[in-house]
Amino acid sequence: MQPRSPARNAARRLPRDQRVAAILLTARAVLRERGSEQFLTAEVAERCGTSEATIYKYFPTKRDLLIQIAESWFDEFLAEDYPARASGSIRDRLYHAVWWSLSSIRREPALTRFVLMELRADPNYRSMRIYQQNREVVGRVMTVIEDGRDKGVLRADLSRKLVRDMIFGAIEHQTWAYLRGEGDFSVDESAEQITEVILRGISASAPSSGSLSDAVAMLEQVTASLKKQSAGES
Amino acid sequence: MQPRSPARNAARRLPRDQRVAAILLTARAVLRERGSEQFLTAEVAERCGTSEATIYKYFPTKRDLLIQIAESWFDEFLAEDYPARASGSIRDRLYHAVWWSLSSIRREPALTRFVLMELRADPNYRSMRIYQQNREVVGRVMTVIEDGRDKGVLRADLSRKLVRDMIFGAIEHQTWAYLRGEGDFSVDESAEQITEVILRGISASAPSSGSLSDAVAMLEQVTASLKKQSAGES
Amino acid sequence: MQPRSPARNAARRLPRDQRVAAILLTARAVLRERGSEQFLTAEVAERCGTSEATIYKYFPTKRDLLIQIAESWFDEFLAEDYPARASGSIRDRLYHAVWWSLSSIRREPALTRFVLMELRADPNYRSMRIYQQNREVVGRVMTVIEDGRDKGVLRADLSRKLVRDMIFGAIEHQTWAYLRGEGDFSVDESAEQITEVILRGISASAPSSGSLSDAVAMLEQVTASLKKQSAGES
Amino acid sequence: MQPRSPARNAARRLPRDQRVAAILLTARAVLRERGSEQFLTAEVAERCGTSEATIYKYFPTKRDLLIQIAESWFDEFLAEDYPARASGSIRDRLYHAVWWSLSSIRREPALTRFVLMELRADPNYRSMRIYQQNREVVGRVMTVIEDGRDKGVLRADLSRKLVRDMIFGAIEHQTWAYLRGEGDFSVDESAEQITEVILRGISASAPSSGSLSDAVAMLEQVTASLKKQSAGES
DNA sequence: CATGAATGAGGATTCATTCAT
DNA sequence: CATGAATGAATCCTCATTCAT
Repeated sequence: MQPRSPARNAARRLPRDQRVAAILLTARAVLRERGSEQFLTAEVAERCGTSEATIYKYFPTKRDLLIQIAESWFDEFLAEDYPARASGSIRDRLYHAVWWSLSSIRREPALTRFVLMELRADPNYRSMRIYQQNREVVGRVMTVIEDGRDKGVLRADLSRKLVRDMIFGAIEHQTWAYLRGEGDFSVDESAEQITEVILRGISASAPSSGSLSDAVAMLEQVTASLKKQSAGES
Repeated sequence: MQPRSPARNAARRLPRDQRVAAILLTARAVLRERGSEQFLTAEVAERCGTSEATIYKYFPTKRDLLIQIAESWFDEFLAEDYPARASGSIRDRLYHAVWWSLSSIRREPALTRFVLMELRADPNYRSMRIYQQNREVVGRVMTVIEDGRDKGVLRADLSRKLVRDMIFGAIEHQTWAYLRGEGDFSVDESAEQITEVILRGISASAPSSGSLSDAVAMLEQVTASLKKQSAGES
Repeated sequence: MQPRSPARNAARRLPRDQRVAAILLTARAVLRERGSEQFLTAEVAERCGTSEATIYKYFPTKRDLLIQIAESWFDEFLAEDYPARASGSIRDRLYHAVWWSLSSIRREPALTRFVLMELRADPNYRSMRIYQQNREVVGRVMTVIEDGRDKGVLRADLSRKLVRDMIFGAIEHQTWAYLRGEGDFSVDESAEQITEVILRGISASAPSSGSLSDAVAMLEQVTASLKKQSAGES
Repeated sequence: MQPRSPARNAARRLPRDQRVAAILLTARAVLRERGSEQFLTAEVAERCGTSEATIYKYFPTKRDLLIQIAESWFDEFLAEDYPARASGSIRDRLYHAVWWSLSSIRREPALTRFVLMELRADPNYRSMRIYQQNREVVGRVMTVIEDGRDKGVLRADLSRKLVRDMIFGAIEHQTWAYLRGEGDFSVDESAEQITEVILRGISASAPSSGSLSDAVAMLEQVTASLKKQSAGES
């Protein structure tokens, strides 16, 4: 009997795309705040100002919604400018790629965790779009490593997988800690240090000038003199 | 009226400790196989040959049970002989500590995952026994790092936290992949490579010939000659 | 702004009758394939290329739509030529009527099932058009029976209802089995056998004591006397 | 705080078997009154004085419950004394078997309908216990037919399947009509008439020689002569 | 005439937890 | 000590139907 205010109606009736976007946005927030396990369609509906039925009109399944949240987010930050430098020192390029991964992930730690810890376990993960998206992210870092190997600047005697696990293990470990509220961290600094450890390790022997080659050069000198010395003695 | 066989009774009526142990053991298997999300008290009861009510007699809450599972497991492997070498090269000691963490975790990836990804997020985590237990594990590795720093063998310009995150990030990343069934990995090799990267990084050693072994070979010669020399001088 | 192709428009905007017909046709297919329980208005709309709202424009209720599907189908096959033979032997006419029912029903077993098992249970069934239509179908068979009775060729000591139930019970039973995919059946043969059993039963021979044989005996006597009589007269 | 009356408690806590029986009984009533489609677990729970959860404790699925209702009912009446007479005339034995089927089915038309129209359509029907139970029922009738054939008392030129379909088609048709409230019927009479039609058909004559056409031919002759005669008399 | 958008009212199933015996 | 019985409170998902445009 009582006609609803047009304003209310205007808010209620949205074109498909906007509604989908609105749901996705709200759902992303819910996923961020609750995690996938406590993610309730009812809460999304309420916070979104719609009914659960409407959500199910656009997303066949709760899981599908979750996946699309992740995908849309990956879409977003994969679409951001990523000035993939093909030139510059390996160190610069690696730092840059690590920095970018770290900062992307840090922006949505909960979503990332969902993708990396739950979706990745899905039997169908490999056939999801998110799989390709994730490959893209990892690829940006690994391309640098690959290049370095090709140029002989990086060692090729360590398994790529291990190197990858160390870099992303570190990135994720940092992020989860942040997610757990164990304190913030500086993306710059973290990327810097990860790069450093990956490239140079933490041994103190690294000589002032920089690379290992210096040390080797010294060693060669020492060895040579010792040889001479011992030759003269005999 | 019909007396049950004593054997049956014996199995049914257990002293508190044995019952608790039995439940814990079964529950651990369930947690391992199902993960904490699919962990059902009903399944534990059934596989354990008791009733859910009995479980609730000893464990006030499903969560408490889960926590105790984790704690009892940590107890177990923390109790194992860990020949914490205070001597030996930093490399050896670090390798040893990493190897030990990796192999412990790999033995029960699902339990570890539960501890590291779920319990760690609990607001009360810091006041749980498992927190101390986990610190102990991490400590075994970090002690080596600390020592190295003290002796000036390791760089002190990188944040301890970062180093810790890289080591355990790598360890966990490896383990999760294994847990997801993405293929097994060699604990030895993995520990070796993690140690290597952490200590030396992945920059090419730049010795003309190439591999690090060359440098090592040279070093050995030098060392040997020097020993002879000093022996001769005395 | 962008004008749609006229063809598209033509397809979209249909005169009432055509739209109704289109919906009815599609809906019939859906009813056939899914059964009334799995009959979804959404599927009809989609397969029909319209919206559910349009369907509700023409059919106040899902049930109304279902009813009209049934009615339109009955209309169709009741409109087919049915050469109701008023002459010929009762056997021929009965066979013919049974054959016709059987083949009509077999053409749309799912629709028939809906009518006979679900609509028939509706409290308002008797006031539906489909009720009259169904009576027509049954009537075509029962007319033959009635005729046979009138002519004294068929026994009148068995309840009409029972005879009707046997004939249509057999027809429907055959059809449901077919609908369940329990194998096809020959309409010809089935009609033949139903006719046979209805008319003659399955006894191998008319027993002496039985009533029929008495009648036959009498008939033979009568015939004989008449023959004599007529022979004597000529 | 307020202790519940023991009476209430006594009613609430039942041994497993009794609870299962109670649920089954209530559920049977609900199935009878509502049909399987409107069968709500909630209604069963309420009328049974328990919760839905309790029902699901004993019956894994709504469908399982439905199936068990049917099975337990079949069990019941298959357990009743069925004096399967191996002697006596075929007519007596057939009448007896038909009568028994008819009266069993008539006692629970809704349940029967569920079994015969819905379960029978289930892909797994053949592997259900109810399938065997139903075979038993049908078998009791078909055994008589088979016997009659063996003894040469019944024709063997008609397909068994057809005969079966006619008998049970008739039985079911009668029963559905009754279920729809189209009026009661006398089991005795119905069984009598079904037996009669099946055995002897509805033709008014069955001449010793064989086919009905002979009798018809004679009748036509008689009729013709009489017509002539009456014409000649006028 | 046509429909995109929206939803109310379910409805089956799950599971940790309680408690009388 | 042990447990059989019971359930409250969710939670995902469905679908016929309405209505503003």
